[in-house]
Amino acid sequence: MKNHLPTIKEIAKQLNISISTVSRALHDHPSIGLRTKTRVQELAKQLQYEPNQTAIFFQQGKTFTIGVILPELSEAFFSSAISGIEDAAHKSNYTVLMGQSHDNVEKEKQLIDTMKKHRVDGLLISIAKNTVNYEHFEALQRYKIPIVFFDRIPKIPNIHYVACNMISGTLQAINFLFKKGHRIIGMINGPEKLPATKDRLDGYIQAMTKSRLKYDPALVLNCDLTKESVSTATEKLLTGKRRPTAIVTFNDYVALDAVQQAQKMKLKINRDICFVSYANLPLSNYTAFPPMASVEQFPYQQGQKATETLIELLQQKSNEETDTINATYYKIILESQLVVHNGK
Amino acid sequence: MKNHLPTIKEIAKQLNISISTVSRALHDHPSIGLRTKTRVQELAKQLQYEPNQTAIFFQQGKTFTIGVILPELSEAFFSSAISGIEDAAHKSNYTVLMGQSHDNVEKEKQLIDTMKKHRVDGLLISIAKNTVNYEHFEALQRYKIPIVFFDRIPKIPNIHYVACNMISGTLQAINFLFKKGHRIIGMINGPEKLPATKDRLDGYIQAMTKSRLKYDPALVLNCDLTKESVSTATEKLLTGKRRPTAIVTFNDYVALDAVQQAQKMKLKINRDICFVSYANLPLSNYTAFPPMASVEQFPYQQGQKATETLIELLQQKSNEETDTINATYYKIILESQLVVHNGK
DNA sequence: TTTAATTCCGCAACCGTTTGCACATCATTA
DNA sequence: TAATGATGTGCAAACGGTTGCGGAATTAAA
Repeated sequence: MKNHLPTIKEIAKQLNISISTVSRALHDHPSIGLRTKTRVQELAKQLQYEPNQTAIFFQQGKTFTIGVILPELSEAFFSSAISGIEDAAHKSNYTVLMGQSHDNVEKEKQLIDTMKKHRVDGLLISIAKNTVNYEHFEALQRYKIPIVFFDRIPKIPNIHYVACNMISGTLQAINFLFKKGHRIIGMINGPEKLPATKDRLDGYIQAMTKSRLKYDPALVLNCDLTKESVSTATEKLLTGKRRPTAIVTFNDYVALDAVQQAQKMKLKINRDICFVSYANLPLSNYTAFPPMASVEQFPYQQGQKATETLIELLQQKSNEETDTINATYYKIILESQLVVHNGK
Repeated sequence: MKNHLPTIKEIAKQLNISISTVSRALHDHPSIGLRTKTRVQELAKQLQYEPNQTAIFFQQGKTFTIGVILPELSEAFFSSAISGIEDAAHKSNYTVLMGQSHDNVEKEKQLIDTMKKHRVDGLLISIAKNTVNYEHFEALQRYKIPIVFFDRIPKIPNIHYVACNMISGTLQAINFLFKKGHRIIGMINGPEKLPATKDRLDGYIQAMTKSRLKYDPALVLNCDLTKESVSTATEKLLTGKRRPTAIVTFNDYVALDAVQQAQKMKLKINRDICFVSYANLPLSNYTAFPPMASVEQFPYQQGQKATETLIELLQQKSNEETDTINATYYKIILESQLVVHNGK
């Protein structure tokens, strides 16, 4: 008594018709008569028949699964993003195979390998902060697995990506501070290799020059996002020749650590020193000194958009009878928005 | 030029041997001669052959995938838990198919359906906060997909689960407060239907009676975890006949909202009113008034343990030639631990 | 009544891999 | 020389479903 699950074969046998007829009947194929169609469908329901997806995946060479590789789910940005991804994927009947790189390049490679093995239809990636080598991505070309990058984008040409306009976000942030009267504005930026870091810097430079403030490189420091490096950078800025009255930080986590460092130095937050940052985490509502404002990057929407883009690519691919490699790459930039926190 | 990926069939053809020989050679099967074995393996490497997993999944009736359904990844507890799950799964060469229920029962059902369709080998579930009907879980029996529940456990018999000992955690919490001199201790508990709520209550009652404080039901209120219900409960407690000097809250998020409400009522935190809670979120470090102590529930370890348990079940299943239904159910309880925050 | 058109259904190949079994080859032993 | 044993390979079925094509059965038209 194997008690195994019902298959079309069994339905066929019980009804004394062929397997192919059953298959077609279940798909409402026009060439099947109404009588047999209903007979099949009723028996199927009665037996609680459900097609074996693994067989279908195999047969169709398609898994209806998209892989997601991102650095760290405990960061609010990514957990929001994945909600957007999930929702968009499910809407088109895709499921999500997930993996965290924990910002570790080796792990990232492994994950890509697993995803490849599992024959995901497509991949959504936000790269680890110190990924500089991109061969492991290119290996996927062979398998024709399209990739859409989001948020953390590698700097290579000919890729699809979805990101947030950090330049304009930075402009907004600096303008906000300028209007509040700040003239010496520092920046604690992210890891040097991250394109996001460069964008913020570009925005910073643009904004400063536009406001006729001179760009002073001494006011911009990088950090690697660890608490220690943030503390170091903060201290350096606040003890420098030109002490800034406001600091723009790479993200809210950096802001929180910087605030702690500033407090350690007996500075009064929002009087001696103000912070503006990126991300707009929900936890900001609960912290003692949230940044005055944050550049919202709409992670949910980014995830959603990236997923929609990927699915579009997948559909293009299946429509492409002829191998017309239409080499248009999606480069989607969502606008960011400065959110001023309702501090007094 | 189909340019499709290499298969064992091609290797076989090029080497003029049979498919089965190739397959066995690649698996180091003892009955294949050394000569052919190396010939095959070398050609495989040269062609960058990789087995088509979808075919293997199909053939073996096994996907090496475990499904995870949890309420909300943006909650730190769950994002930690999933890291534990992922790590444990990868260690045994399983991958993770993930879905969030967002505490919505309908969504939970859908997810189970998707997981079932994808033929995950097993399932890890933390149920939605208002799931009261458990039929959708039982439907999986038919597919012989084992489930291990974690953290949020349905109250039905004959299930596997991993959870944290909330009773002892609550005992620790109340004892801590008692030693600090508190005698009137309130509790803002969770949704009534959640077993976790009952555990906390049981612990509360035990601790109060052990400390020879009378159990006063008026001091224990439930909430549904929304900000509003927390505010209401907090207000009610703090304006009641016997105003507590300390409140134990269902988790850190509840604590944060309760703190805000207390502040609104012009009470001074840690003087007029103290909070102790569960979870020990990292954000506690940054908040203005973190709870004095939190009951750490070790989400990473819970996830890890749940995964290991599930994988063990899967291996049992495959070893079970004879259908000896050994009806032992894993009920694993991890100890919790009170963590006192380094407030002054 | 014969022919043509239409409707409905089955045969069989295919997707890539694993594996039980039979078989061929060669060396060893009686 | 024949029987036995080891060693190395191949055949073919199986996993569950989809689909192109051919053809039987029925109906409509000539």
